Amino acid sequence: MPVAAPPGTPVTPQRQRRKGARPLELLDAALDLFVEKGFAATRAEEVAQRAGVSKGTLYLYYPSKEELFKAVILHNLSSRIADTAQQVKDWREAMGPLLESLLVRWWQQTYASPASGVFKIIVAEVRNFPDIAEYYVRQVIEPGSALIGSIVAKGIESGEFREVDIESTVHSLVMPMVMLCVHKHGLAACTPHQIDGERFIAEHVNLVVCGLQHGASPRLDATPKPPRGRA
Amino acid sequence: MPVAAPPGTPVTPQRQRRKGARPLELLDAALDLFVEKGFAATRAEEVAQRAGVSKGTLYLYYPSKEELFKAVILHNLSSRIADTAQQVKDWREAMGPLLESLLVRWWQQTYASPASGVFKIIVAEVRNFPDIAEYYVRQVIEPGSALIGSIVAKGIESGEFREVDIESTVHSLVMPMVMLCVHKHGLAACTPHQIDGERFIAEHVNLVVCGLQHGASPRLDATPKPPRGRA
Amino acid sequence: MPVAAPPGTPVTPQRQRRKGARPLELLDAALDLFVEKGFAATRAEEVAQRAGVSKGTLYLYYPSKEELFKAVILHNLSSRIADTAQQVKDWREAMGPLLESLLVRWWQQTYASPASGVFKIIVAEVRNFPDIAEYYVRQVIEPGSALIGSIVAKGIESGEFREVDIESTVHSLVMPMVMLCVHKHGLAACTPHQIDGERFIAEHVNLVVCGLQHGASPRLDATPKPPRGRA
Amino acid sequence: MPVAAPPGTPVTPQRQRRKGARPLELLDAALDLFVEKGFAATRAEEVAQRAGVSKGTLYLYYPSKEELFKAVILHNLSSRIADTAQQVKDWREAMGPLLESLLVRWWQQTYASPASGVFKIIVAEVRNFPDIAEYYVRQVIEPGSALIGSIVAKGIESGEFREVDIESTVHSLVMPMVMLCVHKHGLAACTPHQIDGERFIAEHVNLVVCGLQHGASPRLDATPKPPRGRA
DNA sequence: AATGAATGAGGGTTCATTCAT
DNA sequence: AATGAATGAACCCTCATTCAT
Repeated sequence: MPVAAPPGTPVTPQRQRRKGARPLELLDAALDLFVEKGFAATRAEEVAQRAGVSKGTLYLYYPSKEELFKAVILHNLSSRIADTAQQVKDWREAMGPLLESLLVRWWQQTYASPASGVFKIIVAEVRNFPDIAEYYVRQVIEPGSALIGSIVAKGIESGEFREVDIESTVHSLVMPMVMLCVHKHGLAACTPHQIDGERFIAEHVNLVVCGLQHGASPRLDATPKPPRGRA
Repeated sequence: MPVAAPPGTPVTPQRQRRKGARPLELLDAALDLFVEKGFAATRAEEVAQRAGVSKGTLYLYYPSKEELFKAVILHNLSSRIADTAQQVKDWREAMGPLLESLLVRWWQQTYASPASGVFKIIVAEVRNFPDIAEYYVRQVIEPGSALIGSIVAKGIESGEFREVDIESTVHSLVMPMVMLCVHKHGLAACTPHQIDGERFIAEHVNLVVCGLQHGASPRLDATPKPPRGRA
Repeated sequence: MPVAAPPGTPVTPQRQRRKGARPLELLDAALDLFVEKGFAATRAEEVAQRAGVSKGTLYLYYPSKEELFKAVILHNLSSRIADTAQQVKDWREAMGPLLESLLVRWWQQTYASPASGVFKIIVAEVRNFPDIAEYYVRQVIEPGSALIGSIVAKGIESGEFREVDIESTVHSLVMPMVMLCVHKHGLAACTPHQIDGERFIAEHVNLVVCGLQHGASPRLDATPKPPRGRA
Repeated sequence: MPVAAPPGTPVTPQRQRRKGARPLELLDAALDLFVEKGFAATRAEEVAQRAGVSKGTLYLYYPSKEELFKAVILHNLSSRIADTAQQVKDWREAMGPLLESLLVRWWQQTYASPASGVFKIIVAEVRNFPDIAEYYVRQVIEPGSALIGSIVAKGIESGEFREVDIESTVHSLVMPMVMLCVHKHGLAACTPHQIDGERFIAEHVNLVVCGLQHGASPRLDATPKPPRGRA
């Protein structure tokens, strides 16, 4: 099909337009496929096809499937944590609404975008790519936890929140969100059994923030007794 | 498992003893490896080796790698939900402690066992095995949600809990637990960045159950305004 | 299943009965399967199963699949050629009827029996078993051809037959018979398109014997001209 | 076929030139090997090697060994029967010479070419490939028999031939030819015991056509009595 | 003598990667 | 820069053969 153009013929606009975009198109195609099928089960040629190029072209931009994989993750983990940290520092009002606002908005943006898929990828593949693990912890988990944790800490300091364990609380807040991203690209993708994410997250954050308030009776014993027989 | 016998030990009992145990040993080995590396990246021979047998023996018990995979998942998904449901029915006291007790104990048992790995497997591989998805929804998610949901519903009926959304609350309670299982076999396995699961879950369940109590001030608006600029 | 009988218990009659028959039962089963599927595509275990024994037992009697194969062929090629040769020597009447009688009877006996399958096996497998080829030529083809050839020669000598080429005539007589055996275990086994072997052979032998008679006009030129254009 | 190029020869034209020829080269290599060793005993890599390519390349053109096999048979079964049928229709002279001419020429062409091997393949493998059987019956046997049969029928109508059974006569004519093809790729390939095919076929056809003539005395009884004792 | 669990070499097939065009 | 034919290492699976029972 591709006929050799006579020398001097101007490059077709399509090709021109795409030139710079190629690497990103490959990244997008790869993200979709790695999320859907996993790294090992995704063939390099599939990625190329979905990006509309040939197998060889893929290797023009990425030296190996593994490098492509790392590029996909890194590209989709660019975080706006630093920005947000500044805003938090300047906030002078109650921490509860700030928490709710921050988390719900972060989640809304993330969940809708294809980048939500990286959480599934990371869950599925980190153990085969330890350097990805390190990068992810350093660049995402640690600053993110520090950010949320600092809000909770301020709330406790100011007397707005009960004296809960900060790390646990951060996890309580964040884990369902990440899990929902993971779920979106896992079970939710192959069963009609859906979750109303929008509502769930609002409810969840509210529930947890409520649990942080003084009004709620804190538990009486850390390890509750079993109802009766073995649970 | 197979400990080298001291020199001079007669070799006889091996084969007999093994005969019945082989399928389960293979299942265990396969679970470990599928959790660690994913289905596609695990070689059938590795599974056999880890179970202490040769490649061919694996195929004596499972007709293909894929059937082995399904057997692994199904075997580790046998849940004790039915047992628990009966205990719940008989419970006459407050729902809060019941919830805490049930969830914490379920999680303690699950998290510690290798079966916790199936959650990671399911997250990573369901989309390549839609029939597994269906089975998981039908046999695990639906009955599990119904069970927890019924407790929350009773708590609301009896006036013990606020009138929260039941489905969301179930997810709020359960997702961090599942996520912790997933985390254990994902990031946690390749980074020193650890979570104290024991404490976290106790705190988490307590936090959410607190959030269910009437004392906690319910949120004033469903979609909280952002602090300032974009989050 | 096989429970160890108490010492002194008489062997069960079934086992007794079979004892000596085992090797032959295996040979029969193997013949069927080699004919049906070919040597390479037949599994040793299938042979054992069809003979009603286990895989291991097969190797008790034949040291390898290849030896079993050779045994099958040799066992089914036992020829009565020597006997027949004597009868021919004593025959004093016309050769035509002798030919017809001999061939038709040989064919009737051979075609009906499972031994007809060896022709198919030999056709299909000789090139992988050159020693089989040598044996077959020496034990079957050469004496058989000599036998039939001697009858034709006598017929020519006595003036009963035209002076045809003896070797060619032998082939003309025999090949359709062998081909019919091959056909029976090849095409005929997997299509409704049947041949009435009984009648065909009678007609064929008669046709050829007729062709040997002086009455028939011998051909005028050895290489006949084509009808018109290229055939 | 691929001759080593003299040193210094540019390597360029290879790939281009090959592109189109590959499938046929593979088909030829496969024919040789399937004829020689049988389908099951031929390794895919051998076929590739004989065609001068690597194992992977084979799978570029044929999706599996079995598909390659079918392609080999179908490719070599394209017959010129239709052409010949027209020539027969126009023939106005005696049927005997037409028969001789047609058969001898068909056989000369077929026997010499590698395509003669398909008869051996079909004999050896049809039972494992029933759809090949059906195709072979429909495309080769039926039209071929119809063609030869029509000539015999005309000969009988015109009084040139005796009133023989048409189907049997067709088989008598054709079977030795097919058998000779089978023989060429079977026994003849691994023993010095050769047949002079050229002469044999000429003799055979003449013998049978002679047998069709009125001059020859038809047989007196269909099932001739045995000479003496058992044959 | 008989069994069938176990083995591991062998062969079909896939796919990441290369490279001539 | 782009292609896709070609390669061959790697992997799934089969099956002839062995051997403890």
